[in-house]
Formats: sequence, C-alpha cells, structure tokens
Amino acid sequence: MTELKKDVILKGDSIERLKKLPDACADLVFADPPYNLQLAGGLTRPNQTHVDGVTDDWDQFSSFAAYDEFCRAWLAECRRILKPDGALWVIGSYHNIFRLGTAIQDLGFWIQNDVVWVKTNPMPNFKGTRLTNAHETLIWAARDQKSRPTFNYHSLKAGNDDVQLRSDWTFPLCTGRERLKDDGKKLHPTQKPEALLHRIILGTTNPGDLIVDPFFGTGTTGAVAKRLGRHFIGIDQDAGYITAAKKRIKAVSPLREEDAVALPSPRKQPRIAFGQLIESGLLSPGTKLYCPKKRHVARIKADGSVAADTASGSIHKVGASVQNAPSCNGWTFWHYEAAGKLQPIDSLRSMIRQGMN
Amino acid sequence: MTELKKDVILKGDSIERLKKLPDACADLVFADPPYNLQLAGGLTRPNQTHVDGVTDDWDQFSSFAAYDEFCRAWLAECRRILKPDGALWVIGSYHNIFRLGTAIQDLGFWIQNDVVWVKTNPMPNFKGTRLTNAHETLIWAARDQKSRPTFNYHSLKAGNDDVQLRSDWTFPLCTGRERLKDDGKKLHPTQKPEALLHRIILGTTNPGDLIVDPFFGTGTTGAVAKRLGRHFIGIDQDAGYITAAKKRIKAVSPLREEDAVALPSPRKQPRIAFGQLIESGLLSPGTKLYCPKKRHVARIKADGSVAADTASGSIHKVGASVQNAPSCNGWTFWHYEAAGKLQPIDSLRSMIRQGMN
DNA sequence: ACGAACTATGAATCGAACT
DNA sequence: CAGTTCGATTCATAGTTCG
Repeated sequence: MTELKKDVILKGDSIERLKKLPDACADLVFADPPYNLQLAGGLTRPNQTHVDGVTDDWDQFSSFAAYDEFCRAWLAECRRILKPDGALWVIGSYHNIFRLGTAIQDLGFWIQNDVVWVKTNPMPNFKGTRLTNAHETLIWAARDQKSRPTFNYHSLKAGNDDVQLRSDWTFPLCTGRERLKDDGKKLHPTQKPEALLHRIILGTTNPGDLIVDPFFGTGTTGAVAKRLGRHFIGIDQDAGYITAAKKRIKAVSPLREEDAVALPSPRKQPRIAFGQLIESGLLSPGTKLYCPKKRHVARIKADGSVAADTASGSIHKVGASVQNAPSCNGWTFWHYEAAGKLQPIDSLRSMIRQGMN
Repeated sequence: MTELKKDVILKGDSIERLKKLPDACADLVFADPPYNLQLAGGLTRPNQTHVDGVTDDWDQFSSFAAYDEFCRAWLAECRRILKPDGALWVIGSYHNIFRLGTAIQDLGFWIQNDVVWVKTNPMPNFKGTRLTNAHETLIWAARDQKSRPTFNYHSLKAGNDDVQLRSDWTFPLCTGRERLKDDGKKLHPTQKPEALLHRIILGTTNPGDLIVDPFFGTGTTGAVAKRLGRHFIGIDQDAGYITAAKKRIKAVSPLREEDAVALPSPRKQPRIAFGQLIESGLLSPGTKLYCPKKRHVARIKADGSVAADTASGSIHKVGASVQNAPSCNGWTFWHYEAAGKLQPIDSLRSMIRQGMN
C-alpha cells in the first residue's frame, strides 16, 4: 500500500474525494459545510447600502431531504476514514445545525459537546424583525461511543486563566488583515477565524496528527494545522479557493512544538443591561425611579423600559427627555429608594456582575 | 362550544392532553421536554421502558427513533393548537436539541432564531474529559413560514440599553430561594430560571395571550405568565409537581397591566399623512426641505406632495429619487429649517400625535 | 502628527397595509 | 392574489479622509 499523501489540497467533489481516502486514516475531521441558507430576496441596510449575502450555487439545495442526503453521505465517509479514537467537528447555524446533529447521532458518532461561537461583532438584524444572529454552533463528536478522543484538557485550562474551558467561546468575526481579499472584495463569503481553528486543533489533536477538511475553502484549517505542527488534507471544488489556500498556507511558519500552547483569552466584563435587573428580580416592575434631587420620577415596566410623564423608553432616553437634554446616562441619573435613601441603579449592576463570576 | 378553561394545570400524558385542546387556540407554546437518553446506567425510552443492549449502533438508532416519534407527536399537536401567527419555544441540550430542531423544521414550523442560554454558574465537568457544559439551546419558531409572530422588538431593545437584543442570553441557573425544594432537596431536576421565561414571554407574547406548556413541571411558565398578565395551560403527569406548581402560582401577584404591556411599536402608531402638517399650519407650501447634509432640496406643495429637481410626489418617493435609492423614509430623511437648525419633519409628526392624546 | 469624522461591511431564512 | 404605497430599520470594527 502506498503512503497517504499529506498536506495537500484535493480538487473535486467532497463525497467523491473522501471515498478515495483509506479507512481509519484520520485523527480529526473539521467540516464547515454549506449552510443551506435559503435567502429569499435582497437585503439593504437602513442606510440603503446592499448586504452581500451568501448566494453561491454551492449553498443551494432543493429541500431539507436533499440537504440531509448530502450530509449523511459525506458524514458517513468522514466516519469511515476516522481512526477508532478519531473525532469530528462541524460548524453551522440554525439553518442546518439541527440536520447535521441528527445525522451525526444517527450515524453512530457520539457527541462530546456542542459549542457556541459567540460573535463579538455580528451583523445586526437590519429590519428589526428578529434577534441579532450573534452565534454559530459547533458539534464535537467522537467516532463511536467507545472512542477516547484526544482532549488536551490541561492545555486548554492553562490557556484559559487556569479555569476549565466552557462550551461558549467568544471570538470576533474574521475581518481585517486576516480576511483574504481579491481586488478589495472578500474572496470567500464565509471564511472562519483562525482563532476558532486554533482552539479546536490545539485542544483535540496532537502534533503530527492528520486533520481532514472536506470543505476547505480558503484553507483556514490547513494554515492553523501547519502552524501547530499537524498534517492536513483539504478538499474543495473551487480552483480559485485552492490557489488562494495554497499561497496562504505556504506563507505559514510552523511554531516550535513547545510554543504551540498559547491561546487567546479575551476576557471582557460582561455587559449588563437594565432589563436584566428586572428579569433577575433586583428591581420590580412598578417601582419608582428618581433623579438625584427627586425632581423627576419614572416608573419601571416589566420589559426594562421606564415611563415618565413625557416619555416612555429606555432609562437613557427617558432620562434625556425629562431633562430636555440630548442624551443621558440612565445608570447614574436614575436612583431607587432603599431604607429611605436614594441609591443609583448602577450599584445594582455591580451586584449582577459579581453573581456572574 | 364551551369556553376553553385557562390558567389550569391538566394532569396526564402530554400528547393525550394536547389532543383534547381545540385547534388554533394558543398564541405561544413553551416546551421543556424530557430527554432521558444517554444517561448513566443505560437508556430509557420516553415511555420509561428500559432499552436493552445499547452498545451497538442499531440500538442507539432505535432509541433515537423512539425519541423522535415521541417528539414529532407532541410537536404536531402543538402546531395544531397554535393560532396562524402563533409561535413555539423549545429548550434542550445537545442530547436532544438536534432531534427537536429537525422535527420542528420537518413539521413545517419556521425557525425565527436559535438562542443560547449562557449559564453564569454551570456545573463543572468533574472528570476533565470534556468542556464545561455551560449553555443550553432554545429554538424560537413560528407556526408557518408565513406567520407573523409577536415580537416586541422595541421593548427588548429598550430593556437592553437601546441595543438590539442578541441571540446569546446570559443568566444564572435557578438556585437559592427561587429553586423549589422539598425537604431540602431540589423538587425538580431541571427547574428553569424565571428570568428566562420572563424574557421569552415579554418578548414574544402580548398581555391576555394564551401560553401552553406541555411539560409544566413546577410551573415556571405559569408563574411568570400570571405575573405578566398572560394566561396559561400547563400539562404534567406528576401529581407532586402539580401540587407544588399550584401553590407557587397562587402566591404570584399579577403586575398592573400598564407595567406588563410592551412599548408601543412605531408600526402600530396611528398613521399621519404628510399633508396633515400643511393643513394644520405646521408647514407652509413653498417651504424648503433638506436632507440631513443639505445636499438635496425639495419644495413643499399645497397638496402635501414635494418637488425636487429630479422628481415630484410623496416625501418618500422624492427622497428615494434624489438618493437614487429603491426606497426611503421621508419622515426621517427630510428636514426643515428652524432657528438656523435642521429638524426632521418627523418631530412635527410626533407633535400631531401628541395632540391626539 | 493626531484625533475626529466618515465610510465600509459581516453565513441573513429581515414588512405591513391597502387597492 | 398581485401590485402599489407607506415608511421602518443597524452594531462593532477596520480603514480612510479631513481638520
């Protein structure tokens, strides 16, 4: 049997190419498949500019059934090429992640965790019709229930301020210099941040391992694998993406093995909104708020808005309105009465922050 | 036909009880279904029978199939009892959420968002074999693709410090005084925090709406619904939970209606035609209107239309035309000059609306 | 040179009412 | 039901231009 060629990009259909790989050759599969978004019309921002959505042919499927069939086919091949203790990572959004998770379970994979990538800077919902779509979901699954997949628990903990790593991961989108551009425009519509792959590869593979990515795109998996001293095999149909990925990966220098442990650990103060004080029971709807000199009064509503004589809305807007000012910091302006004394509502925010740690 | 009895807890099997509820009676369903797969000591089917020999793929599949069958049955009934613009919330973890999401999509629900409840104080993974399981997933889905489910966008935004609410929600677990105890031990294994239900009910129902919860447990849904002036119907099999839930809900005082109602949506405000500003003398024919940067000018005509170089017609059409945009909100685009400053004509519309009260 | 102001953009199932 | 009109709607960053 000939040696399996590693650190290469195979051009072609994912399923066909996977079929040509031998059984039990891979330590990890990372897959970022088409999301099957089913976008209807165009979308413009409030300032009338056009939103560049994902309208590529590869994301079009005729039905859920067609999408399921496609996924079960490539997932089955991924399972075949995995070593007994191998594992799988997939990423998706609510459009497709439930189909993927169901297929993964049905095929006999064993889910280890689901992970949410919380985006620091997601695109807003421009029409105000839904919640901001601020996260994507990853599934980490072992080949079998009996598999003992690689999990570098202590590496991850050490890189996380010595706290056990959680299932919610906060990263920004892939933007700026990291984002591959062609003539100023994004080369790939859905390039993933290297930080995400860094954590996955560091945490669930060992140096020298083979990682297969059947939807290679611009090669984020390959770039991070090379930097961390892992091998990769990528598959993609698009010649343009392959060219860009090759160039990108060639420019990567592998880290010395002992350096391949650092993880970014951005720790920001969680943002607390006024509504959370009501939701958590620290303030009750109907309670009155006062300005420092009690000249102005507002009444708290259940949704975290407040109502004064002249206006209703957020603590900031109503604070501005009663003062006839252009703006106002409601956190310091409004006070509640406790034991006959006025306390700024900002003091309650610190209480929530403390409970959150 | 007899009136549907509300604010009650029905004892019995969820599916059987749902079947007795009439078509299209509910505004919202909230469901926190059991998932008794993959638990230590072997698998149990939803009907509590034990699954033998769960080590091979086939048995895993058969138990998933049983769970799927169970979920599709109660989800189909939920869809039947929902009004055309009704919606569904379900909550689950990686053990069951993918089955639920797939069933929801297959049954014709239309997903609005998935939401992650990020737990501030999750139980750690004691063995250090996986990531801390620090979140659960919720799915918010409308009955149909064409449904227009209730979404109190402005309420949620106002309570979130005037920033659009995102799909990741941070709350602590249900602990302390909120957690129902029996003899010092927790009464229910998965009691949900009231803060979570508070946000869901406030954001996606109106006062007076009917919320059905087919897995009522200790009645968090009922307690929050009552406090916020919504109606509920709960279903549970367990007499002990029902007793506890009844006692809990009885102790809840409803808020005053004005505190429980959402902020009014601009879309629901009475419509004012631009011509009314002229008729009421707030603006005179011949007055000039400007865009915010004074790059564009239009002249008001007596009939409430405006004229620019390139077009004549409504404030919206002309605004779109001068910007070369497909559409435009003339109320916020056009400004009039007063005391040397530009004011949006929308401020005049608010004056008229205030005068109507 | 430095900061303020302005512009660009990201996996998006993105309107409602009336004729 | 389709077509038309009214008019509601964005957050965090990165990069660029202007003062």
